Amino acid sequence: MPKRRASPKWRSGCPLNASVEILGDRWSLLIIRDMMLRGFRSYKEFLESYEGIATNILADRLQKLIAHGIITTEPDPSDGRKLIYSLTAKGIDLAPVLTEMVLWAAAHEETDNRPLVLQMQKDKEQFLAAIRHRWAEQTARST
Amino acid sequence: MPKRRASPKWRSGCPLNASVEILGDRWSLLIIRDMMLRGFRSYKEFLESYEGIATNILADRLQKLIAHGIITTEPDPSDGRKLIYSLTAKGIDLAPVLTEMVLWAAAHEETDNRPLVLQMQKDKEQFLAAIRHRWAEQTARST
DNA sequence: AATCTTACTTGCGAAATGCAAGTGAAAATG
DNA sequence: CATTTTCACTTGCATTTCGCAAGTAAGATT
Repeated sequence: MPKRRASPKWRSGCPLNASVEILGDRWSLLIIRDMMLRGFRSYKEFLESYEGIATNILADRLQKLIAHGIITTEPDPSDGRKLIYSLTAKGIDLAPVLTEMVLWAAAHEETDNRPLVLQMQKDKEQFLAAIRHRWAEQTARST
Repeated sequence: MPKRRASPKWRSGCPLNASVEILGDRWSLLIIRDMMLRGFRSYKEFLESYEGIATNILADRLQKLIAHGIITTEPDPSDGRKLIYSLTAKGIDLAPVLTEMVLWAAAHEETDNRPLVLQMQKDKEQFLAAIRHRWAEQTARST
């Protein structure tokens, strides 16, 4: 495994600042959501997701997520044009962050996807366990 | 209370998307951190915080946080030039989001402020309870 | 062989960011 | 009580990022 200690110089040592520098934009967490909750694994799927990310922005965000060790790629054995994007352990560890952000918005804004929210509210820990379980299965399969 | 249904048109109805549209930039959550964890309440304090936000960006973010109902202002009775910024209930409800972002970065990046992180890890719920308690006290006092 | 998909890249105008230098009102100072 | 500071911002301007439209190259399909 390559060590990445190139220019990870944060504006400050505060852990929240690190998170914000890595994830603080309007798209990165949505890509992670699509992978974590909807099982998206290809460029085309991300491109066609609800919010309509521009193709150059998508390419840029994917590169940054790879650089930060949040996702990885592997060639699709069944189609040489495709790449399969997967969440790393570091990436799946963002599940609690996503969950809290969903719960906050659901509580304070008018949003959709009630079933998801109710599931999170009913038993947060088992919801997170289910996400981690699905990820572990997929990861085991692809190794 | 004024109704705010002016242009809250999100890119999608997904609650995560709403959160990302409100909080997805490099500064908003740091301002909230300063208020929630460090007790900052004035413009000058935010300006002089670790990461060095530019004054025009700070003014812009404060306006947006007010517009989203996350913070409020009141004049300082002891100094006519000052405004006192406070978190609303909606703002203090971001505590779990901040906490998870701190824990994630602390687990996966090299960051400082170990004491804070250890406290969060040791008992997350009581940490959150303490934050809410401090907020309730301050809010009661200023009303 | 021709066409279609997939995962991008390129160009370019518009918007956001960052820095430095104001501004105006209120408070502190001599 | 005139002058200087402090405070909470604005304004200007150069740089960076964003977003849309239009390519492009390699692999798959027909």
